[in-house]
Amino acid sequence: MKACGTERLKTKAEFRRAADVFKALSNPSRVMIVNALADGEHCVAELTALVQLDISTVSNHLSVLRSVGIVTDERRGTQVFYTLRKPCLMNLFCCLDDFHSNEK
Amino acid sequence: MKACGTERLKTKAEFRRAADVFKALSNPSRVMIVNALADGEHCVAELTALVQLDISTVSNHLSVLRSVGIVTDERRGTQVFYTLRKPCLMNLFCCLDDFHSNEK
DNA sequence: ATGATACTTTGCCATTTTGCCAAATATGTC
DNA sequence: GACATATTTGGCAAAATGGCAAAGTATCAT
Repeated sequence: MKACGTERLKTKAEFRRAADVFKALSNPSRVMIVNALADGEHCVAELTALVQLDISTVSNHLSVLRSVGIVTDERRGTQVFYTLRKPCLMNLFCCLDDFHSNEK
Repeated sequence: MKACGTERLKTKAEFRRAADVFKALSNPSRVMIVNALADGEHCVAELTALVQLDISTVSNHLSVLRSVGIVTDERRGTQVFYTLRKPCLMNLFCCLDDFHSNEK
């Protein structure tokens, strides 16, 4: 377990990889999904109801999140349940709260 | 001081705002810049040397970061120094480290 | 094996965004 | 005024985006 803030990125690949993770989070629907998963797993149908888009669209959003390791999926019967892989992601959201009070 | 992970986003505007912050971080050069600023302030020329792009390009990257509140600038003489506004951003980077060990 | 349910993948699309530079424009110093 | 530093603007080709519909896949029940 590393102490936070002590490690820095170094290689070009690391910068790109970090950027990719952020890019996966750069869409409101995907943020909404991640936010929902913070409370526990949800199946695709539930998430579809949440974001109010076509299920194929939601599935695509989920695959974006999965491709960078933000979520995992687990099939149970005909349903597929998605889970947040990293609790730390929520600290990150918490951190964002502070950004609201920005003028300038 | 709120406990992390207890607050959730709610409104459409909040989701969009969070997404915008992530989008600002979705570029390798900008991640590189933020990473550098974690060690302390730097002027534009220094950051330009770091990322090896035209100074106008770097200035644009900085304005993206500034527009979402990630950095602040302070003019001193002819130079402009940039600073990370939120230390919590580095925890966020730390969190990303764990993502490296992803297969699937 | 037929059908139903739940999800994924693919193809397609118009539109938007990106990332970069060069040139022009501040802004401050000497 | 000349110089140094940084920002803004305009332009551009290329890439990414976000959405849906249709077709495909997997699992279960009858």
